[in-house]
Amino acid sequence: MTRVEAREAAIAAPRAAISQLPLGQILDGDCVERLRELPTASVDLVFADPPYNLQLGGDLNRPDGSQVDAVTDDWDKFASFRTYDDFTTAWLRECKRVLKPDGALWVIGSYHNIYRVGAILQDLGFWILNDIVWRKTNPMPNFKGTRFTNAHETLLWCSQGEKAKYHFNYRAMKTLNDELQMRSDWVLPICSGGERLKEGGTKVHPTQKPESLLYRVLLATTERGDVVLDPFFGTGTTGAVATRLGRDWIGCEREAPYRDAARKRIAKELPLDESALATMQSRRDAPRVAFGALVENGLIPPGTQLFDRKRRWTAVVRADGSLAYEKQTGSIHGLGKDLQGAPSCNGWSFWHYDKGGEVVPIDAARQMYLLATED
Amino acid sequence: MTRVEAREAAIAAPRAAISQLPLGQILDGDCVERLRELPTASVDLVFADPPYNLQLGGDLNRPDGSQVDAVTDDWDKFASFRTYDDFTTAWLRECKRVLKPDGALWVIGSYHNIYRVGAILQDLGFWILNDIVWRKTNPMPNFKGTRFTNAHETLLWCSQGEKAKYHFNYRAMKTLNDELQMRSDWVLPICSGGERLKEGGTKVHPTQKPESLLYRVLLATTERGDVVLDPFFGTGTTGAVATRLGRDWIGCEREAPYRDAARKRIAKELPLDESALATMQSRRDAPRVAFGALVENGLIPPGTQLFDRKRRWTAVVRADGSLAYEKQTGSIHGLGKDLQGAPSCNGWSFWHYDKGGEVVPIDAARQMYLLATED
DNA sequence: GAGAAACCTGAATCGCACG
DNA sequence: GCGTGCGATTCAGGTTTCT
Repeated sequence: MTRVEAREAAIAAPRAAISQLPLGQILDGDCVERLRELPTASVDLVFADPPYNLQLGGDLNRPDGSQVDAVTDDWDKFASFRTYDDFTTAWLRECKRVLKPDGALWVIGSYHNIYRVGAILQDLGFWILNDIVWRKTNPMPNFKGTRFTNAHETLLWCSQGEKAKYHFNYRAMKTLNDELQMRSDWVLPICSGGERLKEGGTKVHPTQKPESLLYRVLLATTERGDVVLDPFFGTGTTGAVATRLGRDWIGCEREAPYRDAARKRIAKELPLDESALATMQSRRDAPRVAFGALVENGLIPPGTQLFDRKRRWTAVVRADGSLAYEKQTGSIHGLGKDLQGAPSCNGWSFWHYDKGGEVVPIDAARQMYLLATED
Repeated sequence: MTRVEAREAAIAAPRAAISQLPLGQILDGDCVERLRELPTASVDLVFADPPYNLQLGGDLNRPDGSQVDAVTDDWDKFASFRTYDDFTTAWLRECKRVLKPDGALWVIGSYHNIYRVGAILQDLGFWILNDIVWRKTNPMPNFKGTRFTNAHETLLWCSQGEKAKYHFNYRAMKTLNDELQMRSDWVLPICSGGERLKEGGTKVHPTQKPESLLYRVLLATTERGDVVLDPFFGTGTTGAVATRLGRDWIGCEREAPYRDAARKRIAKELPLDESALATMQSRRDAPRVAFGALVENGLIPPGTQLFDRKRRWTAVVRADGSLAYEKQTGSIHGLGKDLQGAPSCNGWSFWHYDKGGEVVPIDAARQMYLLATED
């Protein structure tokens, strides 16, 4: 069963395992405490937008809830980095426990905190897959002209470890980016206009993230039915986009006004249609077809001549689906590899045949076979 | 006396203090040991391009079967994060000592190492002023389709501490960026073509940085006569650009072949003219270079055809400095934006023209204009 | 000789199921 | 846990070769 099939089965079947999870709920209180109550290896993705820094305000508390003092001298500065590091270590450690072995973590931050977060998550065993730069189209200018305009934020995307599996919807990202590989720099506007939640004319949350950012994150690294955990839920951008994309979610948020705003907001969200949610699937996830099946089936009968694009070699198809070129024989992949002296070869794109006067890769026959045999 | 005046006085006067410095020399050996021999508080800027600790696995082949020439040098191998952190702490600590109180530090890295470097330099008391993203126009793709294309590197710019002074040529940056504040994301190509040092067809150094990157760093954060220290000198990009811009430099490099290549390279560099360097000073009254000025000047006469790099659109320059493409008209920025359907467009780099058979961005004409019109 | 096409390469943490 | 074998996978820019 491929991962995609497993996920589809999980969607259809009664969810015994995840039924214990508080899906679609915003947990109240300190996120480290709330995370401790969640089962180990139970969520597919964590998206975290933690407090950015100690210097910027009194919204940072120590893990025990006490307030961090304002910092002035060097000793306090060290102490405050230490405090921030302790806090970061605590919530990252719980996230790592709650994540499935093939789950992934996203964290967003700015230069104030992201270097501390990055070093700590590496120390905890997370493996950085990419750092992503969110390049803002409309950043706040530097009014005093003292530095470069701070025009980006950074996201870290990590697996559970160096050897851990993870999920990446390569084809969906490439399709989204006009058939070029999606790069590590994403150009997106900040959250403003109608999307920005306001209460009596003032913004509800100081750092509300744009939905487009979460959209790309969730589309790239989750499947339908996956469970997304956001330990710093705020006004629920993660929950809103997850709902729209047919993903389940769990949030943690200490502040009641944020929770209220998030609940109201998410209540308005409807999942997209079945058809709209379908994404370009990777060829890696497509069912495998043995070349021999095409031979048996008569799509490429024994005796057919196959050749590479430049017609350097012409091989003959044998009854068992193997190829023969002079004294050499092998599978479509193996013979292609040997003839080229290459480290590997995809026979489906390497070998061609004459299909009514037109030269096409044998992959075309595979596609026809797939269309004919799909249920 | 302003800082600039003080520096100019220092240039004119016998340099008692800095005469002890090995200016224009490449020190041989371990950079931490060599840095220990330099006087405290003696250099204005450190630019450091340390080993990235890439931790690469086996061989990597492109889809066409060719092999990627990876960074396998011993100098990039570290036993563990701990070892790398110790190394990083040692060289950063010496750099901090050698830097003047109002000096600044730049470090470049990738996600493999930059989070460790960033956390350590904060722990040492450095104060991050900006993190800068170098967005590569031509990065290496992700050949296996397993992640996002790793299309950027990160630079950290730091002062000696939270309250420390530092130097920033705000006007020069704004002028260079078409009268918009220079942002924290810099779009520059990688080092290739004629700029890339080669010996017998193979590259001399696996990670040579583009001169445009150092040009911007030095222009933004140093003045003429400043001393720039590069503890990982490599093939001397820092020394070459510093020489051109009339800055002094000191390098450290362990590998003899890199030192030799750097000496040869820098020997060819000449400082720019007095007058050319003068334009790079901060000038409150720096005139905006309107595209129209180039038109009336004759550098790009009315009727000239401008096109984007891929020649998807060809527009005509009108007498007032606006562009016309079919029925659409606008400024170089506005029309470029509209045609691409993009949120913004830097017309200076988007539009090209034929300059005696060579296709160059119109920004080249702006540079010529700046040289020609300075006083 | 000019234009087109092929070729080469860059700081890269680059697969996965099955036996 | 590890070896084996199927078979998926690239963008921009500069340089060389071919027509």
